[in-house]
Amino acid sequence: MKLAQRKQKILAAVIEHYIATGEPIGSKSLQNTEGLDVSSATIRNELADLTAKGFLRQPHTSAGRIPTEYGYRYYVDSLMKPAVLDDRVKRYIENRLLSSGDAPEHIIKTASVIASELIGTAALSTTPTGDNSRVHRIKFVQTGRHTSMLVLITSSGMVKSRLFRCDFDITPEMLNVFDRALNERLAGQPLSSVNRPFAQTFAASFGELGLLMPDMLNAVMDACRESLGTNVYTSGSTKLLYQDDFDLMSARGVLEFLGDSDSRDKFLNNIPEGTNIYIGKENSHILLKRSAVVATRYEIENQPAGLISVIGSTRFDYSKAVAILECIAEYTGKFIAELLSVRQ
Amino acid sequence: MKLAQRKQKILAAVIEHYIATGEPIGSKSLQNTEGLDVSSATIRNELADLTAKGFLRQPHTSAGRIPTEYGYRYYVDSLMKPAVLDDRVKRYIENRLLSSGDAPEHIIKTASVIASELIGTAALSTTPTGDNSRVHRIKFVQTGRHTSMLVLITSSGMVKSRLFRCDFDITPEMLNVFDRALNERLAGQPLSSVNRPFAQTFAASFGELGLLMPDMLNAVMDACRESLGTNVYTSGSTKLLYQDDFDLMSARGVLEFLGDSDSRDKFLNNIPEGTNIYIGKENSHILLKRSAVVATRYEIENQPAGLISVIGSTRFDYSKAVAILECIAEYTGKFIAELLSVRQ
DNA sequence: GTTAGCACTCTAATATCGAGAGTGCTAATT
DNA sequence: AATTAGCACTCTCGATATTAGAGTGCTAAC
Repeated sequence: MKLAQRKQKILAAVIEHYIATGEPIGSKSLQNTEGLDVSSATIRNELADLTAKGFLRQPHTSAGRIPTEYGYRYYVDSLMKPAVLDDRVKRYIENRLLSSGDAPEHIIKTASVIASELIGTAALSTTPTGDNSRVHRIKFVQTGRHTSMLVLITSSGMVKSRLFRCDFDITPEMLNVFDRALNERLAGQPLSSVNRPFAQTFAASFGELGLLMPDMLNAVMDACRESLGTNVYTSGSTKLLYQDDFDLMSARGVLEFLGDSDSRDKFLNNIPEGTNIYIGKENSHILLKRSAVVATRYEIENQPAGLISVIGSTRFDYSKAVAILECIAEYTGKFIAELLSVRQ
Repeated sequence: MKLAQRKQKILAAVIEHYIATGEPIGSKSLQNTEGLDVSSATIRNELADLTAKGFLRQPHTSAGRIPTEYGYRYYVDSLMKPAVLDDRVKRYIENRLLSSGDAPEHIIKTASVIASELIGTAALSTTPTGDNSRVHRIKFVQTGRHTSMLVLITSSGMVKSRLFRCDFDITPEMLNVFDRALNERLAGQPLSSVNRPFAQTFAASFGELGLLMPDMLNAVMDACRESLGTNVYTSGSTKLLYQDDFDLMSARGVLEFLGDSDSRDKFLNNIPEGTNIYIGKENSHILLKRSAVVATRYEIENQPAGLISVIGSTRFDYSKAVAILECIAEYTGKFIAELLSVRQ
């Protein structure tokens, strides 16, 4: 729906006032809006119309207006001016991410910490998906008579290690055999192909020797599965309890959502590339129906990878959140790419 | 202070009623207490006395009595009968811990999950302290041109891995030199001795070659430091928000405490062996002044190791919590000991 | 030391009231 | 046709009053 200029201006003013203060606003206060030189009666008419169209609502008959979720949606799509980030903020983000260490995981964890700090609500970040990754190399390190560590190096340069234990004494020769056979068979294969059927046929092809392999193969499968899946980092979730426009039930809902890794990961996996905003009922998950999510996918060498995301009540400074998330996402993707490229 | 039999009985009845219902109780309802055959007036006198002595208090003049923290303390020390755990609960705990995987970390994580489930509040568990651990063996695995993984095996059988990156090309010969030199120098040394002074003298003793070592030595120090420090797992912290006798402020306080790893770890490290109960102001940390902590240290081969702990409001089923925690601690210690012994 | 009786206190729930904010509608104006 | 002034109306919020009920502390008798 296209709105007349003046209606847009009034709608934006109401929403921005509400985002800033959390209070409804009425026709009289709106007269102070820059560039709006009409009487309060005229504004009242416009407000009534915007309310009838579903953009605004009144908490009760004689309060001012506040946005509906539909109103927020229109604002986010058509009215909102992208916030311009202060240079100091940009440098702050850059520095924090740069000084967070040598592992991609650390950068990504830091990303969620600063998103939470700067936007003032709960934040999430995820490691890149390993969908396209392949096995590069698998190595073994013996760590005890019955235990050994497996090191998986993927084509994208990620490294995962995994302990496993056998009931028999492990010998260097045995590990050598495992090493040669596994790498011959798996090098260059997609991580997703390292599954149970593979393990069974692989072990079977070794006859008697294959009987010694299950523990080792389980470790390989685990490592591949974990490299495929994304890790999720959460920060500042207690901040939700301090948002006064968030009733306790909604805050609980979000906290529960964050704690339930299954539905959380499912939700996150369905978020497409770029910057996405989900307001209230637009969220597919029931525990988020009263919240808003802003999520940006960062890219590694132009490939959509993991997410940086914040979550809070629908009363949200969307413009600021988008600007900060996009800045964090940009640096995160860039720094991880640099890290991985030197690893090759 | 020693209390007369009847006073003890009344005190216990008040506390147990309050723990069970969260409601104050008055002289009349107390007449129904098993084995207490006196009039309500007599009970009133006793209550007045217990209140004067500081064991009980009234939320307001005309409400019944509820325990003070001092009352809880007396109850916990002298009145509380240890709860007897149902066999099915014991088996449940055993099974959950047994089926949680091959790594000590997984057992310990599961321990906090079931503590939280069974006791219905937030739970914490920590991995064993590595205070007495020594370096057993250090190994290297090359993972890229510029990166390598270091694997640290401690005397207690714990394994930690760590990635590091150098600015120069890593060669197998170089790793061999590192490997031999490090193990020669560090095998059998306490983890705590692997610190910066050590790294400096070590690198210096290699002259020119030592200039290539800093990245590698940092990784070694990191791995040792991490093995020394304990990991902390938290479960069910959102349960705090559902405890109706916990005002929002206190719940927030505890959540904040749990999120601040520095003060949390400091607090946990100071908890001695055995089972400990801290009620309200007895807690050294200000954010816990309105909460209660029950913590049991599990033992590995008769050595005090990590903690299993629950945290909630001072209205707490202490008896049940102690029984469950001690059961979990027993199995946790036992299973980890088994795991480590076969690793040698 | 124990008990019955009773006046007293305090809370929590409910009702009543007035001020204030903001509205929608009507009629007049541009 | 759009805008505006004016006004009666509605609803919330906070303050105040009222009442029922629970539980007490105290006194005097047992």
